[in-house]
Amino acid sequence: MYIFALHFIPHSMNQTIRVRFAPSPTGPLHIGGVRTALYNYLFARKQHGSMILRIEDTDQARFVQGAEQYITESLNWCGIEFDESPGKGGPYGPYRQSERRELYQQYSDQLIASGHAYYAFDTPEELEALRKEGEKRKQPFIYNILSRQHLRNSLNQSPQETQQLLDSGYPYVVRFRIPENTVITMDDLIRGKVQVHSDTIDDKVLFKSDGMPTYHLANIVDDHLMKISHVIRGEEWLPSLPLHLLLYQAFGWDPPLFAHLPLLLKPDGNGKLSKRDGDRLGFPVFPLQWEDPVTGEKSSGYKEAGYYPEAFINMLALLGWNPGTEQELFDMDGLIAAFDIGRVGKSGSKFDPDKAKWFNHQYLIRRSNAALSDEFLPLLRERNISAKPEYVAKVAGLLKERLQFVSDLWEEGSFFFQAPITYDEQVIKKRWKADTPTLMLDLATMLESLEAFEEEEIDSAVKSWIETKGYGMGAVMNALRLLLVGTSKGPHLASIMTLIGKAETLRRIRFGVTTIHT
RNA sequence: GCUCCCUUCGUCUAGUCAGGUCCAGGACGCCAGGUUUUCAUCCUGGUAACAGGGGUUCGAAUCCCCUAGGGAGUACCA
Repeated sequence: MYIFALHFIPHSMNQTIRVRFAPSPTGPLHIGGVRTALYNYLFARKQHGSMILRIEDTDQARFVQGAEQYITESLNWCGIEFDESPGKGGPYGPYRQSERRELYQQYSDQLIASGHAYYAFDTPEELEALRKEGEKRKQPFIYNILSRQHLRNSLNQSPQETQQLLDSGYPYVVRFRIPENTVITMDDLIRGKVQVHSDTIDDKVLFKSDGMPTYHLANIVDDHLMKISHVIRGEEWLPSLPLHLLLYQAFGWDPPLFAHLPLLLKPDGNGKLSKRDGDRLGFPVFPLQWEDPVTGEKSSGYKEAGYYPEAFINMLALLGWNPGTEQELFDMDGLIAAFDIGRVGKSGSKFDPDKAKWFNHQYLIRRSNAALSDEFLPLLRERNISAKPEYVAKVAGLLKERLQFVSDLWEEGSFFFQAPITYDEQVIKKRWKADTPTLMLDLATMLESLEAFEEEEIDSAVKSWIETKGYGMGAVMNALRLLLVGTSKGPHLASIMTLIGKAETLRRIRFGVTTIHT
């Protein structure tokens, strides 16, 4: 038997680059979606093209209140900007499919007129029964050349019969008529050549009985009308590519170029990353915190967890793409300059929470002390602690190397703001000897006599004091640290004393000596 | 079940298109040592991978075939 062949050979279009991110407002956007938006954005900017946001809300049943706003706010937080969007408008609007609904009917009609589509009157129940039966027989039920002659559709009816049903208001859908016995050859920017036999694909519904187009129709019509040059989307769409290409052909339109991005996988086990995984595994899957409007269930977000958007984006960009060099740190401009869709990998990537934290650390240590201070001040205020920004900046400068998030500043340096009240038992056991109290009191007296209470002076004074007295460095310093910090951690003691000041230093020593008992 | 996609250290990946310079490089993590008055940082070192099997070739992570595993799709959802 002869098999027809259909080649969709991508032609180098000398047109302007236009890409779109087209989410469905059925809930919050997770990091996989953000990455898709990001790659679209990087591609558009790199090529000096346009980035469009289109809301695909053709499914009325799955509409979620607040989801569209969430999407906009998330992308905004990430620094992903649109040239055309529902909010901003643009020459090809409206950018919400629900506002374009009148548009789609004519295209559906056009396809029926040209014989590329037909009316189908099968009920959802009938189809479900057929699918179930197919499953039982281990033979897939496909609505196409193999079965359509036995089903209730205009292909098997006289025009009068069809018209009568239509006139009577009988519910119908419009289905695309997949050409039979044809090998469809497609080209993907990431995957290369992909082939599929037309008899394995469904006569997909283009127009639903509720009067709305399905994704497939609306998507193709809008991409064409909006002059989209490249469709960059998730791999879950790859199986629909033949249908989409066939649709372009049926309309007589030039298709855009396609790139199907690999999926983001669960960090543990297998499968595509899903909304539940984040809080189950202790890391966010959403850019921003999301509260379900119906159930009230909250899911954590990167922003609230303390991530910088730059770090989040950097981490996401490298999940599935790499520049081919060993550079890992990129700001948005750097990403735009380095991005190449051809260097996107083919296999799915597991998200690594540890690496995400490392990225944040990298951005944090590069931040100015003043900025860190601004970010930490509100957290101090929450604890009813007021401090001078200059002081907080100095603390931040001293501690930033050991932080992953600004909020770690409290854990690492609360003693800069609050004298210890309790002391680490382990350290007491190890460092607090019988003669330590006297020793510490002597040290306090020496410190009190210092003229200039500055880091260098303190450091040399303490060192020479220890030397002349013949004490062990470790014994003195660790005990002193216990008194000032409450445990055995923190930066150089001279730095701590300089920052908290002479009076506070002496106070802590004298208070601790009377408080610590072994 | 069927269709399509994928497969290099635990993870992200370089290298695969143009076979040799790869007994496979980097990063995160982990481990050890060094520095340090503590902890952290930092520095140095280490750990650890071409899914398996056939072929082609003087030579294969790279090309071909098969097997296995994983993923996606299979809705009047997107």
